[in-house]
Amino acid sequence: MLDINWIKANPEAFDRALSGRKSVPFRSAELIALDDQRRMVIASVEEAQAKRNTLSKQIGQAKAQKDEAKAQALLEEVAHLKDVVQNGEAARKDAEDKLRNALSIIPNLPLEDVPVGDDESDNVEYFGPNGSPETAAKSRPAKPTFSFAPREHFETGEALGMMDFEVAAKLSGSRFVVLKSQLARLERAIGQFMLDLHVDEHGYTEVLPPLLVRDDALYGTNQLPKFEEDLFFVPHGDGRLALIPTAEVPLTNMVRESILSAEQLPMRLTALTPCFRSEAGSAGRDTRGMLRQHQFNKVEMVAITAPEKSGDEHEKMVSDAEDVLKRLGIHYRVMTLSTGDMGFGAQKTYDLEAWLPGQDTYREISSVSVCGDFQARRMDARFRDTDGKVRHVHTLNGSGVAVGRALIAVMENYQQEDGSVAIPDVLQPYMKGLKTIGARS
RNA sequence: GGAGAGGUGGCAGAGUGGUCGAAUGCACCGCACUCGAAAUGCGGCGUGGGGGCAACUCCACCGGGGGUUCGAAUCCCUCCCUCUCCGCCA
Repeated sequence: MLDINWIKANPEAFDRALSGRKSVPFRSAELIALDDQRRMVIASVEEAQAKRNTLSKQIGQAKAQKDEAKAQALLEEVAHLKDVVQNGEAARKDAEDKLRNALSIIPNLPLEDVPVGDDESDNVEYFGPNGSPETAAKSRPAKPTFSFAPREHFETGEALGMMDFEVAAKLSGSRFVVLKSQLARLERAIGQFMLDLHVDEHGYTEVLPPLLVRDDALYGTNQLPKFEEDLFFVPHGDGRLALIPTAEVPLTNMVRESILSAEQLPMRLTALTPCFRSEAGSAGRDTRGMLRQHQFNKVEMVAITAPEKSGDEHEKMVSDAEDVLKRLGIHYRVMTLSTGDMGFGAQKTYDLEAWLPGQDTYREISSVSVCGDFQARRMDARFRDTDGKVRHVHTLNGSGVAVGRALIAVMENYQQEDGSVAIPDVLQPYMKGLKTIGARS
């Protein structure tokens, strides 16, 4: 959620910043009009309240002095104000709701250095701070070469008898998968490896959060009110709870409605959780294999920082995610998303795209975003800075990385001609030393 | 699931219809005393919003929402949460 006062002070900057965004429902002038209306209503209702308070106080004093006649006279004078105040309060709530509802569907403002564009074709490859194609190539795993035609992950998985979409469909329908045997273990190994890496070496605190959350939490991280159709809900009492679409929701909302001390920042959190997405609107996209599922595992990183630190933290978080792919030995590239391809709440986003030789293309395996105070304002998450001033925190989130997609990447990059899959060195300790899946031993 | 108790400022804890935004204690921040510190004394010490250049002033907030009333922390309804006991359960 953006700050109406800022919009008011910078209407041209607001309109210009959002010109590259898709589907911006309001321009600054409309929002300012809603705010003016709100202030007008507030001024009039508060005037009535002040008058009522004064007279009521006098009634109290009159009664204390046993001056019933005076009290009665005052009572008659104030009687009509009751309706005025009640109507005014209703009007005030209405005006405030209108403004908040409008603001809550305005996307975040892209940072200055975000490339302006319509969609993913305008994304720009990123080589790191002060980086170049040469330095990136040197520090990242090289693209693998094959002496045979590389297969897609589901071909390998099904041939091994360890990846079963048909059984999953019997249980749950399309967009689910059953993994078995060593492939199930490999998925588990990848998750453990990544979580350990972030906790032991990157400074994150491990969290095991609830997988079901309230609407309030979803509102805080922007899933509501605009993206309700992407979520799964379960009935609960008279209401409902949502299955988390990403651990970003519980992790980020841990600081909601609180005032942190400066020493608590930066707060770095990580979790390995299942994620649930209805993938409404994705019908027909990536229907083969386990690239796009209703349920998948993901290691999520979240950081809560002071406003001055969020830019640096963003770079750190990307490099933390990159470290996963480097250690797994998976070739990848980093893209800075263009204004047209960025998510609703992001100021700036880097995507990590892993090389999938079976598909002969790069696919998103991680997305790392800095949100500024956009979510903090929705959650009312603040901190007391060193001057004692209370300000909104900045929030960041990134996948570090998607486990299911990392499994795909390993299967495609480490596949061998005989249909077996070599296990990256760093995962072998998590596989009881196993070096290859599907090999005759 | 059943029965009961309770949610008040950073914490503890008063307050059951009328100068209560809220006593008191602790914590914290200034100042005084001190060579310094402790102790002591004095003062300050919540959040959000409206108006104002400002000094300042007004409104709202005692778990959330709604209601009764001229007036609600206080009464009523409802939801959420915490605790105790019983039952059930991985």
